[in-house]
Amino acid sequence: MRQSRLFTKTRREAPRDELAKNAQLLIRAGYVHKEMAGVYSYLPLGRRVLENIEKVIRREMDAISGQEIRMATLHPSEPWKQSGGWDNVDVLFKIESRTEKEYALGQSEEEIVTPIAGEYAPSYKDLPLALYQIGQKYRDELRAKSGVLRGREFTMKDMYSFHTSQEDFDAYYEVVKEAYIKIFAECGLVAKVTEASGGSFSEKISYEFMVLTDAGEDTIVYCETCNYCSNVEVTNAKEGDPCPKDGSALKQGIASEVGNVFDLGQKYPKALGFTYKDEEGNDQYPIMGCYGMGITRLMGVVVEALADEKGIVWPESIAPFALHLVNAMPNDSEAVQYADELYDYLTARGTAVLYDDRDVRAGEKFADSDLLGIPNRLVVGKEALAGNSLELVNRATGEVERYTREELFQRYGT
RNA sequence: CGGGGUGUCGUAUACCGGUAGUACGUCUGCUUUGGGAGCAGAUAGACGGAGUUCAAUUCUCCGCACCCCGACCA
Repeated sequence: MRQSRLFTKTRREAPRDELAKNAQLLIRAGYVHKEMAGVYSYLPLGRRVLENIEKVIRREMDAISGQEIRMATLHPSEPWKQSGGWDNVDVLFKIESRTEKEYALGQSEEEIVTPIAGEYAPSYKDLPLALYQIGQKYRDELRAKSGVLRGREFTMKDMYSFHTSQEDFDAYYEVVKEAYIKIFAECGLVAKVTEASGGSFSEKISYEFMVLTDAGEDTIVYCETCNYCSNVEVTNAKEGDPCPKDGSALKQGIASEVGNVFDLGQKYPKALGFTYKDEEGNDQYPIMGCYGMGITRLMGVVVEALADEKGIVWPESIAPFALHLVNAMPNDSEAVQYADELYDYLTARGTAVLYDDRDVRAGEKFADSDLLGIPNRLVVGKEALAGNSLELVNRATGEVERYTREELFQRYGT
């Protein structure tokens, strides 16, 4: 993409009504546009990041036998009344049509997915079954906060699994956990798995995937020598207390929940009438689990966790572009031709390149480049023209490598 | 939902009970061109309503919006 045609522009200053680092940087760099408290639109750059996160998630969910579907977000009220959610889920947005028919906006999809699964899984032979989707969620939060981290509309991956036994569910939970850890690692984050309360959602314990960041809204204690980690809401432990697993002193920190898993038991199958026939021909309710992962929140947490004083720093896997090609001499026709050729060559071979071909000074381009956070910056300048030496700057480390055009084509051209 | 705060050109800010100023942006022209250029000119603004007052962007009240703390958090 030629930056001269990118309709969003960077801003020197953050809007005064955003204090959260993620919102400040995402708005300054033109990734998102705020609509109202807790609701953002995603512009070309932001949309590309979301799409890349989704790609990583799809790959891992597909690898553990998840089948992707796309459920309605405008929900009938009936299943919500059957499950009890209509009166008990306080974040549920309820709407009434002009003919006074009642609807809900999806804030989670148990009420929708359970009847769907039930329709197509009448036999124990159809189980286990895992269905997931990536889509918008709506929650009537009393207070939206922290930029994209807690909104009233957001994008989430939600998966639901159905099993014939608790053992089968427990085993699948472990599989999902590994997939989650992999996804977060690919996004440049270290996620800790904590025990937490199930809230009003489930009587049973739940698991949360937490990333340490001051922008979070949970306090966790964790052990640095083993993998023990817990939300303080269930342990009452604090900094320095002995780890229950290996006895070493616990650390305490603020973290953001980027994923969770709930053991739902048979609540929804019972409420919504999902039974299957077992080997003896008897009706049984499946064990159900759900697995959430906030995609827009994940994007915000990556910004919070990896950004530096100059701007955003994306990991390669989810960056909006792989390369930021910057022509530092836009008024030199030789440089323009050289950069144009690089851009054409690289894009023709599938490299995602943002090409700063704008007629502005180099300093402004570099400042913008730092703010945008594309992992590698390729600079066309005097050296490139004179000695066929291109500067490749790593955004995260600042390290500079020099490539000839031929070497660069080898690295990116295949 | 309780508490606190803030609303001024597109953005960030200043001042003020009496003519709203600056910077960035945008537009025009000239110069400049590897770390957010310079000069000249132009563009564009007081959240809404009520009240006090000769006069309100400024003071008061109500509403709305946004931010922060708390509560809440499928």
